[in-house]
Amino acid sequence: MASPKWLSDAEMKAWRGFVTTSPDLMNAIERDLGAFGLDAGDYQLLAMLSEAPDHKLKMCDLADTLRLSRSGLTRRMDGVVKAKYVVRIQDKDDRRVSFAHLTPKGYQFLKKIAPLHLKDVRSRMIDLLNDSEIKALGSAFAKINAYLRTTE
Amino acid sequence: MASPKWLSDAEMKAWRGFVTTSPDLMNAIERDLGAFGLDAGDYQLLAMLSEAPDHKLKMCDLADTLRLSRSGLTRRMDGVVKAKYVVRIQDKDDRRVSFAHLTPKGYQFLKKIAPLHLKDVRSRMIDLLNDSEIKALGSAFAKINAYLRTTE
DNA sequence: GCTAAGTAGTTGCGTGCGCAACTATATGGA
DNA sequence: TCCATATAGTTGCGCACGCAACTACTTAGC
Repeated sequence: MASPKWLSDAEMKAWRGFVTTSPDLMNAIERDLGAFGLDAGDYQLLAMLSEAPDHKLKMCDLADTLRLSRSGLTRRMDGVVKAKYVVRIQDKDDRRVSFAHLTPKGYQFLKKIAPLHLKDVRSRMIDLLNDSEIKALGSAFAKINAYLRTTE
Repeated sequence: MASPKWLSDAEMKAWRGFVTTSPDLMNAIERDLGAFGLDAGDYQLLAMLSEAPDHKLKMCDLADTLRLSRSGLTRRMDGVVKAKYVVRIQDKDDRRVSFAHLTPKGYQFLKKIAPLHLKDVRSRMIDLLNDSEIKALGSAFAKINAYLRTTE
């Protein structure tokens, strides 16, 4: 196969910007969360549970949405369970499956943190961008995600 | 402080898309590189060196551009040095500093891999997007990066 | 010139993660 | 029914990373 077309200036700017800035941004947000005594992974876990019906999710579904391996989730759960933010519940029908269930304490904690986190997300990203950039980011990531799903 | 405005649909789509899709994209590109026998971090390291004047960079500058701590870079260097893609060179003037210097072998290897990597970057991201999305991504990350720099 | 402070790079240690192996349970043929 | 296969979750292990401590060297202040 012939070597593909090299990136144009604009394409290079988009790609390089993505590769270099997105880890910086995530690290910054992670540090912000750390100031509230919370790990970024734990925040995502609590947030996903809070949005789920009945505040609970199957472990494997949770692992998928959090982009974690099963073992990774097991270990993450250990932390939030120990902090009493989440409990493990065995399913009655299928005794292989466990649910992660957000506790009232976990929910209260998340509700306290969420607006602070939101403020950081706004100041570090959303409020810096105009409407067309916001829309473009949304559609760009939607397209990329769709393509990733087709190729597994 | 009052709780800030919650995210609009478009803002949420941009933020969630970024948070969930960008690690997926990076993982996919990383797997692509793995098929060529190369770690993503190693690729970035070689790429940065290949673009530097004289194919060499000070360790600390390289660490900054690669978003690595100094210790992280030390360990990464161990790998590529062992593979003979890079050599360490002591500076004559300031004997504290070392340079990472791309070897001919490393440069040849990178030249072989680069078009394959480029093809993956195009198919997984760039070619999926239209011109306005490309431009918006570039400007968005530039703004985010500029803000990150002001706040350290 | 000499000491204090700063800087470059390496090493010890702890952490979070994925992969592979394992246990326990469920399901789909013969 | 019974066994092969699949699935959910946990554990062992190794790896890459950051932080803190360390060594080596340079620079600034006196």
